[in-house]
Amino acid sequence: MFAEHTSDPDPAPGSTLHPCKSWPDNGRGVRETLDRIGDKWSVLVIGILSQGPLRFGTLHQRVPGVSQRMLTLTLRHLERDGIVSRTAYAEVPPRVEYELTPLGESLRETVLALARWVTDHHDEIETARHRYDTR
Amino acid sequence: MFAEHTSDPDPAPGSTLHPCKSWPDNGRGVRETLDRIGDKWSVLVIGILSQGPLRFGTLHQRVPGVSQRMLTLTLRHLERDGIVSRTAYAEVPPRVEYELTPLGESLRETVLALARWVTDHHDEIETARHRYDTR
DNA sequence: CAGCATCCAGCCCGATACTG
DNA sequence: CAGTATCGGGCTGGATGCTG
Repeated sequence: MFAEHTSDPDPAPGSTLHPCKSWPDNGRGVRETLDRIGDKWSVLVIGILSQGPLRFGTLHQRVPGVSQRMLTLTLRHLERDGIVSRTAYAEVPPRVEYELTPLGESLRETVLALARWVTDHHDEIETARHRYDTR
Repeated sequence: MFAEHTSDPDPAPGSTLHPCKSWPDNGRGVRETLDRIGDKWSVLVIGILSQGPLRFGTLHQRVPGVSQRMLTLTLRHLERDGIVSRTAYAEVPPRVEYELTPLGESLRETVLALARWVTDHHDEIETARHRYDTR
């Protein structure tokens, strides 16, 4: 559509051994989904829910920075995408439980790997930032 | 600090077998780093750069939706975090190459796994969205 | 308890124009 | 070629108040 680079003599030495030179769909669909995963709270929520079903309030406590509004929105989005399921129990004090769907389960390992990487390398990144800022 | 839930009798049946009940640092540091990974373009850029070093213009073509401004900002952020390195060659037409640092390399598999998940499950998500919207 | 509605500040990010 | 500078609209996301 756009960015149809005609000649591409970019040197990029010794590594054309890859599944995708650029992104398959020019970021059309990938972007939309990535925006959901990559939004401010989804990864955290999925990470917590990967431990098992939780009700709204508990979730709210477990993801401390999140506001009620954003937790609601995040859950709605994830629900829409089929990543979490919502179950409301008709009881005297209303109770609602959220849990990962099978689709969400398939994201588990990836998200946990990401979370692990972030915590593992947090110090390195802090150091790099400091070096960059004071250079 | 906040959200110090006193009693937590949440049922969450049969799965307390996990490394972290909630996020280790209450999202303090994790959030900052996650915001970098999770921002609009980082994952795409890292994915492309995982194929080898590239110069600015080529990168700009390979990540089609991105504007020049956002590509610059994304690269600066990733550089600051020590995930990509920038090398400028003093030549007649300026040439600048970006490539993953060792730290960036360590993110490779995780990011590619995420990208793979997104493309693999794109259809399922589309379907789920449609069902949700028309229900 | 769970959550929607409203208001509003701040930033994200694209478009455009200009520089070394 | 590889940026920087500036402007402005739209969306993100927090605070607050109200409902079932």
